[in-house]
Amino acid sequence: MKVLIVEDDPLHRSYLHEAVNAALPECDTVIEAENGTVGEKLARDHKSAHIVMDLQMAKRNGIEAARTIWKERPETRILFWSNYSDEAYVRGVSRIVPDGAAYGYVLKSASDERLKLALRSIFIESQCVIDREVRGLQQKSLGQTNGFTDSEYEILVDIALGLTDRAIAKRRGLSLRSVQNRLQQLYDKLDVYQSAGDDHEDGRFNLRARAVTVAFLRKLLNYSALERAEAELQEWLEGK
Amino acid sequence: MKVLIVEDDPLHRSYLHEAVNAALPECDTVIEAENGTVGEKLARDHKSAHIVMDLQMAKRNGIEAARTIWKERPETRILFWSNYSDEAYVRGVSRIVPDGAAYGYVLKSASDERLKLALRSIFIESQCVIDREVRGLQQKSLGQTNGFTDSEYEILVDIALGLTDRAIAKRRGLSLRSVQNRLQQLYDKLDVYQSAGDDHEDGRFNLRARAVTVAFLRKLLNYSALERAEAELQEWLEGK
DNA sequence: CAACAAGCTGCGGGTTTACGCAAGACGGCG
DNA sequence: CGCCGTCTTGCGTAAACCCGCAGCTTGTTG
Repeated sequence: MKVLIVEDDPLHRSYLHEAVNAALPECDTVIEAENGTVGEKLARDHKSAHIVMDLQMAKRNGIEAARTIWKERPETRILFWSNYSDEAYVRGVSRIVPDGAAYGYVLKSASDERLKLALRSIFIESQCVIDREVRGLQQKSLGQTNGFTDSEYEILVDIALGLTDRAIAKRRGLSLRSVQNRLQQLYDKLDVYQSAGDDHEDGRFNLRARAVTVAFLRKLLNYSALERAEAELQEWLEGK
Repeated sequence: MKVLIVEDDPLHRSYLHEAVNAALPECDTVIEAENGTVGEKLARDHKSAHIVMDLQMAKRNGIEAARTIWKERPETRILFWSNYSDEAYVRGVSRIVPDGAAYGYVLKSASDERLKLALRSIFIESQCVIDREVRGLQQKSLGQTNGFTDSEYEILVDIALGLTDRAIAKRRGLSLRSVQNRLQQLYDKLDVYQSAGDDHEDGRFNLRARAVTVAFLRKLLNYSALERAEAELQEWLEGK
């Protein structure tokens, strides 16, 4: 069995290497990549079926890499190993995981034991292992309760990118008014009105900008999500 | 000599511990803290004069911690050891370093050698050591060339927080029109008009929101900067 | 001191946002 | 089928935003 490690921090990489060796005696080869681009290439060359992937990498992040890898070989098993449990990451991952694929999401703060267990469960037993903290987010995020609908999330991203109402309407195939309706919904859920009306005349917020910030502070958005969205936007702009 | 290490990743922490031992034989005690809050407390209790500090920590980030530490004892020597060289961090650090203080900024990607050298230079020789990559940013950022003025940066933060023009005017003691002038300057420098006018009628951006995003993508802003700004805003709102 | 650049301010107007109101469209469900 | 909730769309309005124009206050420089 071969395992590919994609992780840009050398310390973490060697830690992972050791953990894999310890947890998987049946593994005879470990390959390492220091960013997403190299990771994709190695995965392709070696036809890797077992990958441990960091999410936040400078060059090309884990979600991008995982997406192209899964596109080529959907049965690949990937364990995401991340520092954070931002809702943006969780949402990003669940967006790209193929039907029935075995994958995992473990936080770097987890114990050695937990990491090793996850490695065995996913790579040997083909089970999904999601860190309980992440799991909580997932439920909230994807279930409708308290979470955001896809359309709400979509429009959040659109205003975060800085599109006008009109541009959003065109992009999403909606009328101007519908876009604005969704915006209102979003403002509502993000509770942007908070101190807006407290001392009238005074501390009013610019709802649109405020919504983006609040989403950021709540980890609904993060750098990597923005980066991806921006890339998609540029792509769309090309295609007129 | 005593050295305090403030770093939330256990792996990095023990790596630092070893590096300190290797580089500074005259150091007899090493203390560790796993976040900013604990770091502040230990620094106070031990009257630490030599600190190695991570910037990005979940609980209370390095800039906050360094600020209060320096406020209490400005002669403290601090080596910032960070993953990133975001302009937001660089700016944040240079904002809080006291006159004539010895400090350093080394990236985690630097070699062992570089780290050890920096440790000796700062703690023994009282010299400032700034990673060359960071140095570049600093020049650009604080020198006027190509960089942003304080007032431009200020207004960038204000719109990022989601304040209205009127609110900004009140907060900064300016007229409405002046605020808008500064906004125009900002839009100009951030080059927000880029594809705005390309296919007229169509892909227009909302300048205000776009400016924030562009700043984010350029690392002019980041989570930690937003977080700090939000805290300051809340404080200001309290004080009416 | 005159001259000039840089920043603040008011005025005016064109555009974009935010949102109430109300009229369809669509899909369950009794 | 008729009732109801959710989603979409158009109309209209008040507010906010973007910005050109022009008069003022500064600080700088020859």
